[in-house]
Amino acid sequence: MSVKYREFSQLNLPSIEQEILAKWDAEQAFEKSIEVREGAEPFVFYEGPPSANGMPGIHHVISRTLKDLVCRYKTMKGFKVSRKGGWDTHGLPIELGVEKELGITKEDIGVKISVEEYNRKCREAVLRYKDKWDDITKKMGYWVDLNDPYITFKNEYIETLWWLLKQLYNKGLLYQSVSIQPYSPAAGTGLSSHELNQPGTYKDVKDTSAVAMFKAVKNERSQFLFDAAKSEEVFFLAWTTTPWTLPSNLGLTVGPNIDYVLVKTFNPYSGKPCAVVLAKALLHKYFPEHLDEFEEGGSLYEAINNWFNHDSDEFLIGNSAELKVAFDAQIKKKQLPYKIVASFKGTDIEECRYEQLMAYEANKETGGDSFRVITGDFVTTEDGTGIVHTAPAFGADDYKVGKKFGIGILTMVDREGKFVDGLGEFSNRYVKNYKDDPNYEDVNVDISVKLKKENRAFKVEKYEHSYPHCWRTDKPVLYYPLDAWFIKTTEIKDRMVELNKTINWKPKSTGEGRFGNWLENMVDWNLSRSRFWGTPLPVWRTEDGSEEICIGTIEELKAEAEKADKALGTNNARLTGNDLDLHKPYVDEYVLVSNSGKPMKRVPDLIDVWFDSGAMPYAQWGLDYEKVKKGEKYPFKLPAGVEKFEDLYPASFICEGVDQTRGWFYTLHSIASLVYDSVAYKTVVSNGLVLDKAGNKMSKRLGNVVDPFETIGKFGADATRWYLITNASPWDNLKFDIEGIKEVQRKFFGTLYNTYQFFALYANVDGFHFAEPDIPLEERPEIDRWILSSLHTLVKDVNAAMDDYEPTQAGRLIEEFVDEHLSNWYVRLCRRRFWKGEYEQDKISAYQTLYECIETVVRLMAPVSPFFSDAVFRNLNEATKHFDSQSVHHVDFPVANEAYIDKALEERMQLAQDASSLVLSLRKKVNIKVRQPLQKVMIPVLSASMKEQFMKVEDIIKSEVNVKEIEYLTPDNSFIKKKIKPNFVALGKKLGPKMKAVSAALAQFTQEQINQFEKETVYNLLIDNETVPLYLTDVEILSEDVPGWMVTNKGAVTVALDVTITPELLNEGNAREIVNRIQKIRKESGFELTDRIAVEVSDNETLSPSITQFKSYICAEILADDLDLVPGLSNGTDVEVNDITIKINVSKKGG
RNA sequence: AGAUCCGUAGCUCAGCCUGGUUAGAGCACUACACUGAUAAUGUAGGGGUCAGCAGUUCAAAUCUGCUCGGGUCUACCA
Repeated sequence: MSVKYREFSQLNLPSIEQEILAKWDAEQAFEKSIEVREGAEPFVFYEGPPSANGMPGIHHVISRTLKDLVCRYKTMKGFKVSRKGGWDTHGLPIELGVEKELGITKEDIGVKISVEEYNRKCREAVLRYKDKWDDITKKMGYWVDLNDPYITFKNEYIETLWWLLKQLYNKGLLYQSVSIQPYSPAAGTGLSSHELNQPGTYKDVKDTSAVAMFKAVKNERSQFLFDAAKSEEVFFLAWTTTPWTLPSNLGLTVGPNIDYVLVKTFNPYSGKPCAVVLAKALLHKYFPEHLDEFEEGGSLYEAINNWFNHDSDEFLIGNSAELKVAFDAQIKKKQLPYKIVASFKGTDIEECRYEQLMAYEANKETGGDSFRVITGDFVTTEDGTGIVHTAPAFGADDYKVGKKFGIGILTMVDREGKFVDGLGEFSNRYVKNYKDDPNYEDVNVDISVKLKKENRAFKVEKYEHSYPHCWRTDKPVLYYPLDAWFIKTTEIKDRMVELNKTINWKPKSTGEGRFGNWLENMVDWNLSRSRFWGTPLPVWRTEDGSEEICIGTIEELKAEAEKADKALGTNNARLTGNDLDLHKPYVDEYVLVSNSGKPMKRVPDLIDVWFDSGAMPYAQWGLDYEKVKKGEKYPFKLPAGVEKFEDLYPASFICEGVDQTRGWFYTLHSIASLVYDSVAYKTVVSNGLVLDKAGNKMSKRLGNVVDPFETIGKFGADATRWYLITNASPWDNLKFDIEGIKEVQRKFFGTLYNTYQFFALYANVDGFHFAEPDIPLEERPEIDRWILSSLHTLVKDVNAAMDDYEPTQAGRLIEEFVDEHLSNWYVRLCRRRFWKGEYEQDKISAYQTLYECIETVVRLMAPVSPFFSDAVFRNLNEATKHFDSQSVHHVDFPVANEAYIDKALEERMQLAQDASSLVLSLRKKVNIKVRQPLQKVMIPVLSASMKEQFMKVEDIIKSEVNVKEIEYLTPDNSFIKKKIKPNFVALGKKLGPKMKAVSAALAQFTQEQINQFEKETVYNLLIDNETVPLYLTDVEILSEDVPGWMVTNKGAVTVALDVTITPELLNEGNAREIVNRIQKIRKESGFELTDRIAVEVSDNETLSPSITQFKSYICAEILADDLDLVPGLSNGTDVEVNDITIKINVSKKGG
C-alpha cells in the first residue's frame, strides 16, 4: 500500500476550489462538520438576513468571510456550530424596486394596481436573486444552511413577530401616540429616515427667518425683569427659520444653564425703545461690540444714556428734532444703542409667561398650560437667540419638551401644507409653494412683515441652510404630527445600557462610542410604517378607539374571527382557510368583535422591517402552540437534536457591517432586553466598509463596484478571503485592490504551494508515509527543533488571536511563518537533507518535521482559506492516514505543545539569520560569490551566553555563507573596537534631566574608558560637578569595528570576514562551479533525479587540478559513476567557469 | 451639528495600549546574484516634515488638547 502524495500540476486556485467543492457536496462535508460535534457545547451563531432582491457585492463577501471563519474555527475548537440561513424579505427597497419595474408610484397602488397584485409582485421580487446569492455563498465557501432558511414573509415568521408584539403589548410597552415625523405635504405621505437619506434630499435653501419678540407678562416670577428694565414692556427674543410655525407657538425654551441678559435698547424697525432677553453669548449677533460714531459725551449719547437710567419709557429724544435725526441715522445703520441691565441663568426665567404672539380664532384653545418659558437641554447658543420658539407640532424636540411641560399642541397647518381656517389673513395659505403656483407669495415673508409692523420683529433676514426635501416631489418636507405606534424602549434604557456593557464588541469603540452613545440618547422605537409590503401590526380597534385587541397567534386570530362571525354575522371564515395570508390586504379584511359587541378593524400600520430582523432569534424557529398554551417562556419550535432554547440563545457571536450598529445590532438588543431581559448576542464584530482602491465608496453610480463572481472566478475564493482578512483589520475600511489579491496568491499561496510540492516530490521518491514512529524531539537536529519551536509558538499566537476575534493578526502571523521561517529558511537550508543520503534518521526527521509544519499550517489557515487548506490536507492525509477524517474541517484546531517551544533556540536562529545576512552582504560588497568558499568569519561576542548561542548554530552559518570556520572575539580582545551608548529606558528613569549630558559624555568615551568601565563594572561620571555612578546595566556596549577586516553590523551582531582566496580555496570553488554546471546539464537533458551518469571533461591546466583534487566530491554531488579528464574532448557542451571555457560530456548510465 | 474610525515610503499596512535615540515590512522601482522549490528565490540601493499646531516629558510616530483632511452612522434642530 503505497499511496503517493498527490502533486498539483500547477497552482490554479479556482480549479482546486471547484474540485474541493465537488468533494464537499458529495461528502456532505458541511453537514458532517456539525455532526462530528454532536453533543458538544453549542456555539451559537445568528445569520443577519440579507435581502435577496439585489445582487451580492464584494462587501457581502467580507462580512460573510468573517462569519464563516469564526464558525469554522469554533467548529475545529470542538463546538457544535449550527448555522441557519435566512432572508430579509420586507421593506421599502423591495417596494421601490417593484414600483420601478412596473413604472408606478405609491399613489397608483389601489388605483392602477390592487394591493393584492402589488404585494404578489413584491413576494415574487424578494427572492429574485436568491440563486445568485446561493451561488456566491457556495463559491466563496460560506458554510451556512440554505436548505431550511428562515424567510421573514412567511406566516410562521410573522406570527412569531405578533406573539412578541403581544408580549410587549401586555407589558404596556406598545402604545399609540403622535410623533413628529418627516412629512411631505406635496406627496401626502410620511417619509422614513431612509427616504430622507436618499442622495440629494438635503438642499441648501434660503428661507426668511425672523427673530420674534414675545411680550412678557408681568407677574411675581418676571417682576425682576421689569424692575431692572425700569419699563412696562419686556420681550423674549426667539428665532425661527419657519415663521409659519409661529401661529402654533406655545412655549419658549431656554437652556437651564445658559447665561441670559436683559438688554435695554430700541426696536431696529420702529425705533421704539424696548427691553429684550437673549443669551449672553449671542449678544453681539444683534448688538455691535463698538458703537462707532456714537460719541461719548455727544448730545445723543447723553439723551440715550439718560433714558437708560430713566425709570419710565417716556421717549426723551422726541422733544428735539435734531436729536431725532441723529437717532434715526443711528438706528438705520443698525448700530443699536444698548445697555445690559440684568444677567441671569435660564432657570431664573423658567415659568415666566408671555402673551401669545399671533392670536387668532383658531389658536385660542391650546389644550395645555401654554405660553410659558420652559427649559430644555437641547438649546444651544450657536444660532438664534438662545431662546427657542417652541411649536410642539412641528419639531421632534419641541414635541418632546412640550409634552414634558404640558404646554399643549396646536397644528395650524393641515396635511396639504396650508394654514387652517380661522387664522385671519393667513387662513388657507400654503406655508410653502407646494403646488408649483407661479403666483405663490411667501407667507413667511408676510408673517414677518406683519410682525415688523406690530413692533414684534427684532430681526428679519434671509437665512441659508440645508433643508430636507421629498425625494419624490422635490418639495420641502415639514415635520408634522402623525399617529404612530411605539415601543417604549426608553423605559428600559438603563437596563439596555447595563446589558450592553456585558457584550464583547469588536472593535470596542463601536460598542462604547457609537452604540453606547446611541443607547444614551435613545427615544421610543417608532414601529409604524405606512406601506403595503410588510408585517402588519396585529391590533384591531373599534371605530371610536375605545376598545382594542392585540392578536398574538394565528389560532387566536381564527378564534376571534369565528367569534365575530357569530356575533356580528361577518364573513371572516372565508379568510381562515389553508391559504391564509397575514399580509395586506387580506389581514385588513378581518373584522373582529369587541367585548361590548362592536366591530373592530385593524389599525392601518405595518411595522418597521427592523423588527423583522431583530426578532430573528425567535421567529426563525416559529411558534410551538403546545408551549404557547403552557405559557412557556420560550414557546418556540426547536430543531432536531436541540433540547432547550437556551442552546440557541443568546448568540455567542454575530457579525455584520458597522452600518448595522443602529440597525440590526440595535433591534436585536432591544427586543432581547424588552422581552427577555437578556442580551441577544455575547460577541459582535462590526466590519468596516469595502471601498474601491482610491478609497471611494463603491456604488453602482460610480461604476466602481467589484463583482465578487468575477474576482472569485479569477483568483479563487481562498486568495480573496485571505486578502480581505489580512489586508486590514475587519473594522477598518478596506481599500479593495485586485493587485492585493494577486500578491496574496503569489506570495502566500505560491510559497505554501511550492513548499508542499517540494515535500511531495521527495517524499514520493523516498516513500515517506509517516510510517515510522515520531522521532523524539531531542534526537532531531537543531534546525528541526527550531522550526518546530517556531511552529508551536505560531500555534499559540494564532489561537490567542482567533480567540480574541483578531483574524487579521492570526493571518499575518501564519503568512510570516510560511514565508520567512518555513520556506525561506527551513526548506532552503534543508533541501539537501531531502535529496541526499539514505532514508534514515536524519532524513526521516526532516520529513516528519516538514510534514508536521505543513499539516499544522493548513489546519491553522483552514478557517480563513477553507479550500486550499483542505486540498493540501487531503493530499497529506490520504497518504499517511494521520487523521481519521476526510476533511481538514472535521479535525481539531492545532494546540500548542509548550514542550516544543524553546525561546533561546528561536533567538539563536535569529542570530544565525542575522549573521548570515551580514556575511552575504559583505560578500556582495567585494563581489565574491557564495559558491567560492572562504576561510574565516570573526564574530565579536559580548557575553559568554552570546557565544554559546552562536556556537550552537555555527554549522548553519558556515554552510549558509560557505566559510570554513568561525572565530569568536571575546570582550577582553583588544582587536575589536567598541561603542558605548546609554540604555535609555534604565537610565532615563534614574537620571531624568541629566540624561542629555550623560548621553553626550558617553559618546565621547575612548576605548580605554570603555574597557576600564567593563573591568570595574562601575564608572563615576562627572556631570555639572556632580558624580553620577553608572553601572553596566545602565549602558549598552556594542562592538563596532574590527580594524583591517571587512566588517558590518546590525543591532548587537557584528561580523568580520576574511576575504583572502587561497589557491586551495580557489580549487574548491572551481570544483563547486563544475558541479553546478553539470547539474545544469543533467536538468537540461531531462534526466531523472536518480539517474546515474558518466562524465567526460576536456583537460584544462587551470581547472583539472580542481577536478582531480575534488573528484570524489564532484561525483557524489552529480551522481556520477565515472568522471574522466579527456584531452582534446570534442563532443559535449561548452561550459564557462571563471572565464575559462571547457567541454563537458554527460551520458546516462544504462540508458 | 454630534459620535466614531482613519491619516506613517509611490501603494497596502506594522509599530501607538505600556514614550527611549538608525521608524519597520511587503508591493512597486533600480542594480546584482542564484538556478535539483524555478510562473520561484536571495542580496543591496533609493524612497519618510510619522497630516498640522500646541502641550506634558530628560526624551513623543507613541500620551493630552486643538486644527485640517477622508470615511461611516445619527441628526438637521429654533
